[in-house]
Amino acid sequence: MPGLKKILLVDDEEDLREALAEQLIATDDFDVTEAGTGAGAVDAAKGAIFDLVILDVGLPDTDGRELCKKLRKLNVKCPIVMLTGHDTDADTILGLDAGANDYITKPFKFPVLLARLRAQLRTHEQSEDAIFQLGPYTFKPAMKMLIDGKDRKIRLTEKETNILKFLYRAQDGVVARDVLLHEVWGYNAGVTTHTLETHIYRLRQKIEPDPSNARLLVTESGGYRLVA
Amino acid sequence: MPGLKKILLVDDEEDLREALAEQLIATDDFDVTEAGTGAGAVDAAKGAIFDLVILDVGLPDTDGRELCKKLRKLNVKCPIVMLTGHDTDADTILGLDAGANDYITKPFKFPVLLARLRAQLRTHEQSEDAIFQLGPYTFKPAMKMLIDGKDRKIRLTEKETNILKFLYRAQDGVVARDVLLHEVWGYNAGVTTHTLETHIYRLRQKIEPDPSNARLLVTESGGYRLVA
DNA sequence: CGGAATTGAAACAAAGTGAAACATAAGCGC
DNA sequence: GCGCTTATGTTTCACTTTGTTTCAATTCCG
Repeated sequence: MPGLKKILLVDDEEDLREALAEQLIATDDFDVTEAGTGAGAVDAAKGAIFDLVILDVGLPDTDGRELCKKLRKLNVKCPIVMLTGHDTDADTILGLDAGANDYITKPFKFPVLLARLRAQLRTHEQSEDAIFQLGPYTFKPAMKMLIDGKDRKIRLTEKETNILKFLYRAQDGVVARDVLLHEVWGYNAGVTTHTLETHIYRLRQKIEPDPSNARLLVTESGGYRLVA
Repeated sequence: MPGLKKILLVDDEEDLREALAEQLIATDDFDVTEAGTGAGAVDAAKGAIFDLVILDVGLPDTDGRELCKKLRKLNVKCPIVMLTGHDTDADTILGLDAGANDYITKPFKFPVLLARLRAQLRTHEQSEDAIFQLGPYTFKPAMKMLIDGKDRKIRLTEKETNILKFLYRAQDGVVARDVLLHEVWGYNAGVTTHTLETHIYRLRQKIEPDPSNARLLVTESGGYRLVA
């Protein structure tokens, strides 16, 4: 399943571990691998790349902090979240300085754990730039250009890029003029309605084979629409 | 001063804020900028690039979570740590989901805060001998050069290196001209805005396969951006 | 010292943007 | 259909932003 975040869950208390694993899996956001020992965790980390590690510090064969350092040495770059029953400040500091990204004290509410996991995952997320198929073109908003079948590039201005982006987002639907104005020019736009038309015109000159007979960026009453 | 981490400290209670700022500065690890209002924080974030933001949620003019979202929209990519007196689970979850990276409940011990700050900074760290992947190049700021796939080296000048470093630090975000000027040339830059453009131009000549059609170092309205 | 690299500024060129003016098309009541 | 009004298309202009070239001053280095 794509989109599922791979989590390595390390906890020696089997009952608690499995209960937590079930809860995580039930969210349909995670693919959970379990380990009951530090050695098992190391093996798992060597055998796969995880998006996040949840680590209970009360392991029998290895101290949680040592395991954390060991994982870091093994080039584990993903966030490591420590779970613990200890609640002294010293523990927290040592845990974090061992390379953990967050430190959560038991007992905790599951939704809070989830929120902290999301926060960690968010920061390690790669924002890959989307690429859209747009009629005969490939649309790359990040580089502000369209690429046609013959690999020819059409450079777009910023406004043009934004207009296309919002029209594309509306799928096959009509986007009203004032909506487009708000989205592209901002909420207190000091621009005339004619400005939008000018830009639509220039866009058509660039992207329509026959600009005076638009078939890609068509006019609908009240707004415009991209034809898929 | 090199090596100092730039922290934006936002808190409306002046006494507490200044006390905390002093403690942070006393560690000799941080360069602290203070803001007493949400508006002030936004201004500060627009004018410079910080390594971390500490955010008290009890601001007078803006809700802390709203401010957090606003900062994220402004392309603030650095860790945001929320401080708060509230301790309900719901608060924690909302705070984290607003885009915060950590959520610390008052009262807290300063060493614990420090440990959590270090943990956040560590994950976003750029060590001095860091090596970045930058489009088709390997970027080694320390030796001021780019290395391409054929192991050919491109020597960069100091300004060019700094420009790339700050653009890289903004991840995929746009860096405004004046921010870049401040970061590269210093706060009372006696340089013209044209100077920046000249340097960008020369940089493109070096790093872009087709310099007149930039795809790596692209222009966005108001600034520049590195395309991953 | 002499030459090359680096830097900043000036002058000019090109592109992007918004508005105005005008043209055409579409809707609507009669 | 007719004439009116409105919506949209087209052209052009003024202004701003960004790109490019060139030059002089400075620094670095052998």
